[in-house]
Amino acid sequence: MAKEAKKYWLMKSEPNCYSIDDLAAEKTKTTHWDGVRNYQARNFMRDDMKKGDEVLFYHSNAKPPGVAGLATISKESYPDFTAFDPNEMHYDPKSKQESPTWMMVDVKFKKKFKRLIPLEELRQVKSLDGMELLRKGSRLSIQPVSKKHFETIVKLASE
DNA sequence: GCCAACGTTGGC
DNA sequence: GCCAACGTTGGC
Repeated sequence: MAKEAKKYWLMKSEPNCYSIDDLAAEKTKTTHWDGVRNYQARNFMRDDMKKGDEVLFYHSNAKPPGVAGLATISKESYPDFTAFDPNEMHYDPKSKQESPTWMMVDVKFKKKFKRLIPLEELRQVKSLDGMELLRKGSRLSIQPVSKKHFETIVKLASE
């Protein structure tokens, strides 16, 4: 069996809820990405995310919004247990222990960019044309990123 | 299966 | 705080 090529992702988080600094401050530098309640985003986590895949950590609903740094997938999908707990904000009674509706992955901190790359700046970059994040009305909280787009953004961050 | 009403996301 | 663009829900 040939080893699958590494894939690239963008994951959104609201920094006033959970920022890249919060991730870096975790004892294990790792968190479980709970609370995703969108089927498309879940399918990406469940079907396509593999350990070792690289992640752009994006700050949404921030001033300014933008890519804050890098992370990696450290554990492949497993049931999002926060969906089972009525006290949890993202509790979903439809999700059953024996057939969980919602899944999550573990994400590990890799690096924080020296500067946040604002969404507005990304919009100016010609070679990022077609990126899901830049599509008008794009709301998907987990989205695949092409290798080319991923590398372009990493390069921007190192300048 | 259609679609209106409603809720959420997230940039501005 | 506004609102456009979605996704979900539920009546029919």
